[in-house]
Amino acid sequence: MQEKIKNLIKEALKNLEILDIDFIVEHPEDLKNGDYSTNVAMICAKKLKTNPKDFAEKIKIEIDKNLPKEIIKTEVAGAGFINFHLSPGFFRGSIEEILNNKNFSQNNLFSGKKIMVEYTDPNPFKPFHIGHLMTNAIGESVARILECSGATVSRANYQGDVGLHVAKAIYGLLKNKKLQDKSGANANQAGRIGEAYVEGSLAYENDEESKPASAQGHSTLRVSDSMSYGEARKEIEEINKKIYARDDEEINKIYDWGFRVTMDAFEDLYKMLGTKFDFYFLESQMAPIGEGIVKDNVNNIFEESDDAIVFKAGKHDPKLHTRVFITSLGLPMYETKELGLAVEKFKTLPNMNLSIVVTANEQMDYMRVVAKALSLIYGEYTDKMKHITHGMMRLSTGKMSSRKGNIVTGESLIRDTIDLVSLKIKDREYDEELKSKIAEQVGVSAIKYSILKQSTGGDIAYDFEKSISFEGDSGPYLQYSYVRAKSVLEKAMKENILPDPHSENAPLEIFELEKILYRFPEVVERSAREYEPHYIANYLIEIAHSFNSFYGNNKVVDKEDKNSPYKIALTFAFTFVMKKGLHLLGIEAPEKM
RNA sequence: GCACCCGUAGUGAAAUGGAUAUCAUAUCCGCCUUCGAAGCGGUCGUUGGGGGUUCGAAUCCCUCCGGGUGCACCA
Repeated sequence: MQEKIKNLIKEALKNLEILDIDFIVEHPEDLKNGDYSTNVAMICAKKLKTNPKDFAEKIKIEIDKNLPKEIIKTEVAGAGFINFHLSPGFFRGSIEEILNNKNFSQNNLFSGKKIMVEYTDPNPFKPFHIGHLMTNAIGESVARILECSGATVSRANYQGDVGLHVAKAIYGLLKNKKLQDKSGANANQAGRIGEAYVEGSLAYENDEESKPASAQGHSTLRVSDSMSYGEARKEIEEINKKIYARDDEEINKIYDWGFRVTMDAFEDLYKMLGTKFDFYFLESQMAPIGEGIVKDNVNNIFEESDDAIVFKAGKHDPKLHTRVFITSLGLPMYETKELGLAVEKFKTLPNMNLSIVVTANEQMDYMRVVAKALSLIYGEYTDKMKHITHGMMRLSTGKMSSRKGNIVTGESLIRDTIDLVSLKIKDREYDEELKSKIAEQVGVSAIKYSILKQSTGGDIAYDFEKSISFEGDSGPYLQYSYVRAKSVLEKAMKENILPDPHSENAPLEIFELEKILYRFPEVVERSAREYEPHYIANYLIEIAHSFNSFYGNNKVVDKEDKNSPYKIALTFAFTFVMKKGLHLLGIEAPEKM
């Protein structure tokens, strides 16, 4: 429809012998101003230095000459907008389209494209915190939106299976054998390993604070020097070496158990969150690949400095800074592994068109540097990399740090939210199995929606008391509207009234719901174009509100009402769009709640 | 210090350079003998300060103030 209107305007301009005008066609915020609106007259008037309102009238006359049947009238309003009002026939046709066209929601923005989306990235031996929950919710939703836009999407997860964090956790496990308890579910065991990690990190940091004063503040301090003080530090670094070397029986056993248990616990969470990964990349495997790339390009792109191998990105772009890729001890840094990962992805998925990585904002600058290095070495990848960053969960107590243990784990947040839902539905007459399924669906939706309702870049204020809402602008509100509509449809079936979208059965009044349901595919396309799920979230709130309002003012199922079959068809259309929209957010639509 | 991001009702957010800045929450007032009140209707209240560009600025530019993040051997 939007295209149709654009062409209509272009045709009118041609008749007026005006060329090369950039204008937009959009939905006015207020439905009073029509279904579509254009600023074309204001743009032209500026160029021709004439009065915009008069000029709008002139264009309107041209447009009206060949008005298609979907447009019932046009009008000039405001500062010179031309508004288009769609006909009842169009709206009724759109309801029929929603019911009959299985591909209604789709667009072809990415058709034929192979895309990999990397997201979540929790590290084994460390807790899965709410930051990971955020990355997961956004990544999964973006993946689904791209799929709906024609892409073939692979989901990837990148995990740090080696490094100091593992050594810290194992240190904690060795010091406090109780934490090696292998009873209970994966989540319980993983929880204890998380505690061990916190213990290990604290021991490590306390040692750092007890450094001799003479050593503090020396910027030239080498890692090797730090080995000389602090028992815990020393031990942890010993453990770290043994993990790499795999030459210690006891540590190997703990490592293998801890790796499996934490990874399995993550897997349980992914299942609950509705994510299934196609590829897992491990940091230990990316390290040699990255090292190879760096070493092949020393003196070319990378250079030696203070015994380390660095990349002076500032030489290529003044906004970027220098970063170490290989330490003075010859160990590969995160940047090097990231470089290896980027290249490995293109090998894993040949002919990939786009490689997307979702992380928190803090990684933006590192990733820019890595991307710069990558594009200097592999120019062909430059336009195929996309980094999506999101804000963090702001806690009233300050920044969360898994090292300090002042975090809300993703697992505990999900559990607490589900408990809250369980409490709410405990008196419903459903069997226990259904109740726990509903609690899970609604709980996860509350969390995911609170993340996806706002634009991706911003932080989310996280308040223990009232962060997760079940009312108003919330996931459960969407689900509730869906369930309510389903229940109406069930009643219609019992009373044997069949849906019928044809206009002859429709009431004269056009409901607001009809005026916005047809916009769904446009919203999905915009979400895909901008990699922004929140447009869909906001849109779903709009249609849910419209439906609830329609529901409140109309009796849908009514044998006496000849319009009832049409209203039932409209309710059907609402459930179709809502279910699909929830799916795109990674949220399930329950049948009952 | 340098770079990047951000500042919208009491609170949390939305807005493709467009029309009377939109939602939710909190407050207050109504509505369950019509199909699910996790709902509906009403009430209250907003673009950090100052310049500039524009027919038109929350949005673009400059500046000041305030916050966040990142800047050499962690990931």
